[in-house]
Amino acid sequence: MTEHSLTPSAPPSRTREQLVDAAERVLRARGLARATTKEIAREAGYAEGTLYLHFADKLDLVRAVHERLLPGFIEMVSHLPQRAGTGTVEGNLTDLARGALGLYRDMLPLGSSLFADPELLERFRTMHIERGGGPHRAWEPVVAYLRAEQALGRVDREADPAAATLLLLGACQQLVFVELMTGPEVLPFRDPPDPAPALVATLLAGLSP
Amino acid sequence: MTEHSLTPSAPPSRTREQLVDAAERVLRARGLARATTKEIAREAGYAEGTLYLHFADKLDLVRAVHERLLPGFIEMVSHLPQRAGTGTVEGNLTDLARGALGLYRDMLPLGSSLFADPELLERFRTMHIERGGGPHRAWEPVVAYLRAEQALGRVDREADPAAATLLLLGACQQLVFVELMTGPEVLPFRDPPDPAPALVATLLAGLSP
Amino acid sequence: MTEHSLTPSAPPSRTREQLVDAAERVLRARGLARATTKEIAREAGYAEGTLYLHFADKLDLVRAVHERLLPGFIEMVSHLPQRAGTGTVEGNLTDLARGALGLYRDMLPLGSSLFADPELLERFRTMHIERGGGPHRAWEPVVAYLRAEQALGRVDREADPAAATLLLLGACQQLVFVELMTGPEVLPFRDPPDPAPALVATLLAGLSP
Amino acid sequence: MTEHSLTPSAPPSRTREQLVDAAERVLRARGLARATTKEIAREAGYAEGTLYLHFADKLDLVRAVHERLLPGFIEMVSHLPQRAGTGTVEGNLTDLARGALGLYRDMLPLGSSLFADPELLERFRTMHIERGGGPHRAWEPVVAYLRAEQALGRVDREADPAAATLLLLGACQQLVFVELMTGPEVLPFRDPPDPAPALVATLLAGLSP
DNA sequence: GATGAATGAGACTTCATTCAT
DNA sequence: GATGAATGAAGTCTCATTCAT
Repeated sequence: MTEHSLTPSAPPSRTREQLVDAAERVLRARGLARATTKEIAREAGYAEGTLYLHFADKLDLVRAVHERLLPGFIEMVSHLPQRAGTGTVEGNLTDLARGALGLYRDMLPLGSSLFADPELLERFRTMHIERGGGPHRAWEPVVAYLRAEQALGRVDREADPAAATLLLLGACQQLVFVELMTGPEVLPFRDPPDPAPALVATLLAGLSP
Repeated sequence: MTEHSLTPSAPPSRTREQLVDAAERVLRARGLARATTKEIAREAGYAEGTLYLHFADKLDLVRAVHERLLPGFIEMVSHLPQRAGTGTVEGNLTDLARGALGLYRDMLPLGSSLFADPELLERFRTMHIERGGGPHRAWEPVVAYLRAEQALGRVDREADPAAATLLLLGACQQLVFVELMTGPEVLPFRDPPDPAPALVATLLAGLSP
Repeated sequence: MTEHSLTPSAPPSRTREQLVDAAERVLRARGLARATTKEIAREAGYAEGTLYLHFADKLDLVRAVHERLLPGFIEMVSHLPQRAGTGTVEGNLTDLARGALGLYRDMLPLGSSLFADPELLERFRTMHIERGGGPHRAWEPVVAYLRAEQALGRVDREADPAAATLLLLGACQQLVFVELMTGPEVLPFRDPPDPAPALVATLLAGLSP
Repeated sequence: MTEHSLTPSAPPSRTREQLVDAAERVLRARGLARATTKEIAREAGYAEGTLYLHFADKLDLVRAVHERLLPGFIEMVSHLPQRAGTGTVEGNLTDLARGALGLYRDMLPLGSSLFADPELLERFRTMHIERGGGPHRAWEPVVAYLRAEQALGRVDREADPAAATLLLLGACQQLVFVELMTGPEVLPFRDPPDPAPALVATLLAGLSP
């Protein structure tokens, strides 16, 4: 059960946590480009200089915010393999899709912001590779779940679990991406408003006649 | 053939185009957060002030870059419906997936950058809604293609074309997202290195036993 | 006559000169440690940002101030060799000493400030070595003058011109150093208040009985 | 024998001495402009706050460093008068010059730094005047030595001891000043590398033919 | 006496934007 | 239309100093 845990990168501290909390709130509210150290410090209830007692610089603080996001992301699906053989495959995958939609709505703006700053992205990438994190970690439990269902005969043994995982999670991510970028008006699956069942049904049945 | 066209938002001009070109190059090279008007102007071969003769402000120029990106994106798939009934469905969708992977690699960094600046994203969103653009426009030709294949009996008539489109394009987008964020080391489908066939095969066959 | 000239390091410009002027005034008034870019810009009548259109950073501006000091320093003694054979040796050297005292009073605070910032001193040293400047350039004309007087028989042909130059100019520099550091109360030669005659007389006569 | 002693300005204490030691090391290594209280405290092995239990502020600590430098400086020459009549005048003065060169190399960077901060220099000056210190105190033993040699007939009774002292020590100081500022490449007396004999010989013989 | 987290004024620097030429 | 020097607000970061423990 500790196979998904990550090694922490800095000693925790009350103040440090409050600063990361505040930074996350400000990043969500203002965006990476408009989040200032001044506002983050004020939001946390500390002086601006305090920020630099706990983080090397602003990027280091932003990195800490992202670092903290990952466990929640991975945990979303970490309990999925245990559900193999319980309920229905369709139900389990629909729950997964709904959870993924919620998480992507929460994290896509923060995660995507990194692309605005290649220098920050590079730090982030280095951290991930060295410390075993990264958004791809969310795939593993889903693949494990599908393999378990294949062993139980509830999923086609010829199917490719990695591809199926990518299809389902990718659909959720893209739906959220478009929703956040263009607005919800343009989305399909607005009536009924829950796209999860249609995605899962299509994935299960396939397109071949 | 004009059903996918967008109305231009400003009269074209040689200088204007050069500035947008330069801005795109600088945005790709430095990222939204580090692209300065000085560098864009220098890259274009004009003085900094010239920029403000053609654009209201920097955000307007960035918006123009993004605006110009969309047609290429939409065009990627605009010829797909004509291929209905030709070749194989598997071959056509594999070509689609390969094209999508290339396009996402090209555009995801630029597109995702918008999340770093909610104000810019808001301008962008307004523009899209008013002018009929947006990344979702890429879905339409794929859905149209699948409907045509359904009519030809080469795709299951019970299948949901919108869901299938989202599954395939979403898988491609997420693959690129993770590749750009974490590096290609973590990706599945590295041997063989082309993920398109496995995604299409899985989508066609479905997961049900 | 151009043998003492230095190559300029940057194209001149009205604004640039005004900024260097202002920087020199502020450095004299506040000292290197308390001279701020804000005050320098205000003193020059420009906005703070303007400073960075003309200089890479604050150190670069300070360097420009020092660079401009050197020619004046060197020029002080550059006409001395022509006086060989005219007037008396004692009179010529006394004039030299008086001029040196004045120049050291002007420049020692600025020059000595460099020792407070090894990084700046290093930039300064590099510049000097590469561009042929440096306080030692003031020695050359004095040595040339003494050699000329030796040729004329008005100075002992066995004397060491370099050593004599160093003795006389060094005495002037130290006198000013102590005056600026401790105050004029502690100086010898306060009655009469001109130390030049005594220094020159002692240098000419020597200590040997 | 107490005529050269200075009254201490604060009660000594083990911690205080350690802080002054550390401050001197950091000032030498980083320069006045870049010596921070944080680094000084760390170098001393104390917390930053401790510094303020022993000194009014940072300038007070720097002042203490300089205050401690003076006795060493004065002591350099304090035993010189006793050597009157022993050895040769030339040998005694050469020893003096060599000692002065070493001391100036050690102290000029620290002493000159004061010119970067007029406020600090003012505190320093006040202290000197009130407490009888200052770099001019080094002159006294040299003048006393020369007077003694005059009484012994080994130095010309018409010579001006104060002027001779200034010539010799000033030459040493200027040599070090130029060496530290511009680098040793520009110095005369590089072959042989010891300038002391030439300076003393010239001072003894004088320039008159 | 010692600590060290916290402070906050202020330093340097950047950069989108303007405007006289 | 084009220029580019000038602007100045705003940003990040530093560091001497304080104070509750």
